[in-house]
Amino acid sequence: MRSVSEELLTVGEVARRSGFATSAIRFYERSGLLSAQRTGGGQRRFDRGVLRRLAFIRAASNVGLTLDEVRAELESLPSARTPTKADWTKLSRHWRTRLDDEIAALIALRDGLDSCIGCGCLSLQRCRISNPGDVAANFGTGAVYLPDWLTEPHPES
Amino acid sequence: MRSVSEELLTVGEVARRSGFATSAIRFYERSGLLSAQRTGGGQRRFDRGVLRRLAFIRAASNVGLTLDEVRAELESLPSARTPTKADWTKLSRHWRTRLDDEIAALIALRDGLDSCIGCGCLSLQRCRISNPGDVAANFGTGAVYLPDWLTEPHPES
DNA sequence: CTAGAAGTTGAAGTCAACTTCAAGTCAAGG
DNA sequence: CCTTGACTTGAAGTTGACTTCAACTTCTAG
Repeated sequence: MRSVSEELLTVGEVARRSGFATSAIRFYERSGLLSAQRTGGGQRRFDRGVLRRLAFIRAASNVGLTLDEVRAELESLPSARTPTKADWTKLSRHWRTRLDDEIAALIALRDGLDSCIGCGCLSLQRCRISNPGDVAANFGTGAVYLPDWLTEPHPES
Repeated sequence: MRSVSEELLTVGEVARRSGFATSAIRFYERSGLLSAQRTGGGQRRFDRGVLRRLAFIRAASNVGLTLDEVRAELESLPSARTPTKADWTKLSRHWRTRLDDEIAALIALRDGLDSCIGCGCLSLQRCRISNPGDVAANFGTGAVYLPDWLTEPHPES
């Protein structure tokens, strides 16, 4: 084992290597997704492990997780030891299901659209695309990655 | 033909029948997606055709269009006559491609994930999920319905 | 005619995920 | 030692799609 103390990274370097903006990296630290040591002068110095965490964050958000979800997943990592491949694998396996669901939902939407194209209806009462199920109102706030009604069983029946 | 002048709807009624909140309906009018007559006292009175427009708006946003895109599509409708089935069909046919693309992109993501689950890498350099193509930086602002890099040919090579 | 439900407005708030800004302070090569 | 580029902070701004609020006004059933 040789000394690792020189291998600490500045925000700028982390930014360059990860492709995230420095502002995003600071934001992530503030939000508790990353942690960093500080120099005497108060500057951040990141452990190289931060790069893997950032890769995870990017991957997760590509899959459509919110930062809150990402934080939750990151917190489930062992804090004592450095996470292993298996640890990361376990987390990302979880996404597989999520992606499957999203794909299934989009396909359902497309198939519904096909039938609508046939009829040109777009009726509020009958069209699956404009009014699937009976969920008339209650579209909440928040980023619409996929409409909830497609991925959830039943809001309230 | 009997008189149609009594068949105008208040916002409240439109809300009830469409499932949109009254605030959303007013917002849509302000944004130029809907139009309404006014009573002497200044209240909105909507033509029944508004329900179809709202169905279209809902359908389009389920597919992932922004309101700007929806407005653009609505403006391409004939303004002189009442839009026919064929007019609506033409618009929604356009979505089919979009959905196909989105589905393909998600499937690509899932397949990439499958290979990553195998290796547990999540490397910034090699992993397709965390770093597809070479697009390291430049994730812009805006709602991430699907990551652009998945649906676009090449940002700049 | 009147009570009360429903309508009106503009301005401001919300949420997520960041970015931008101002006004500095720190670190490192020459 | 000094210059210069990189770093610091908290606060405020951004985008999209609405919602919420306050302070009225209008409609309509009885």
